Amino acid sequence: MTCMIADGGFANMTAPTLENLPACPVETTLLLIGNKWQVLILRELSLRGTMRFKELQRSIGKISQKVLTSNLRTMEETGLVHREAFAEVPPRVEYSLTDLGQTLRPVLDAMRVWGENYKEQLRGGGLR
Amino acid sequence: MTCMIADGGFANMTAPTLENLPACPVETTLLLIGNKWQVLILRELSLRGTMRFKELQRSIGKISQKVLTSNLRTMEETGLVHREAFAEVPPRVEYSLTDLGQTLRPVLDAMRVWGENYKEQLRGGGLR
DNA sequence: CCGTATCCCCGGCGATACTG
DNA sequence: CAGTATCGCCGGGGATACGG
Repeated sequence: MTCMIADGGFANMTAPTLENLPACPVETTLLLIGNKWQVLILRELSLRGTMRFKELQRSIGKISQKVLTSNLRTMEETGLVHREAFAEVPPRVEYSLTDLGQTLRPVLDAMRVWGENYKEQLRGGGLR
Repeated sequence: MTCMIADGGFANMTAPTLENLPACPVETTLLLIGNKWQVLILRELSLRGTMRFKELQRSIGKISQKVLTSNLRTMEETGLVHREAFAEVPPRVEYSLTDLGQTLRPVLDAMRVWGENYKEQLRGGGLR
C-alpha cells in the first residue's frame, strides 16, 4: 500500500527511467512538477505557447534569473520543455512545451478550477 | 496577465483570507498544497479515509515525525484536515479530510492519471 | 502513542557581478 | 538578452532526546 519515495527527494531530477520511477503515480507526477516554479512555468507556457526568457521571467513575477534558468534546464531534461536558441545579437531564446508537457494541462486545469472554487467559497463566507 | 506571488513563498501558511489570496487560481492552489508532503498526506487520507498518526507516517514512508506533524498542523489551519484526539492511554489521534479537503480529489486524480500515462509511455518506449 | 524541543545540515533561492 | 559564477542567507527537514 505504501508508496515509498526515492531517496533524496523530488527537485532537480534528471530524466526518469523505468527503474527509478516510484510505484505511486502521484509521486511520479511530483517527481516532474514537484515544486512551485515548475508549475508556474508550466502555467505560463501552456497559456501563451512560446515565450522568450525575459518574457517568461517577467510574467512569472518574482523569480530570479538563476532559478528560472535551472528549472527550465531540469524541465528540458525531463522532456517537458523545448528550448530553441537563435544565433542573433542580442540573443533570443524561446521556450515552449513539448508534447509531453502539453499533456500536463489537465493537472493545471484541475488546480485552476479548485483555486477558483476556493476563492468563491471564501467570498461567500461559507467555508468550513 | 501576470500572477504575482505573495512575498515569502508558499509553505507553512496560515488560513488564507480574501486579501492575501493571489490573483491566479493556480497559485491559490499552490498556496495550500504547494509541497510534496501535503500532497502525499492528501493522497493517503483521500485513499483511506481516517488514519492514526503512526499509520499515516508508515504509509507515507520516508517522513519524519516532525515534518508530518508540522504539515498536518498547517493543513489543519488551512481547513483541509480534521484532527480528533482521544483521551486514552496510550493516546490515539485520528486524521481525516474535511469537506474542503475532499474537494481536492480531482487535483489528485489528475496527477494520478498523468503519472500512470507517463509510466505507460516510458514502458512503451515512445516518449519524446 | 503522540507530540514538542534542540541541534545541525544541506539545498533552494536571491543578489550581484561578469561573459558572449 | 541569455547565461554562468560566486557568495550568503534562510528555512525545510532529518536525528535525537524528552514529556504527557
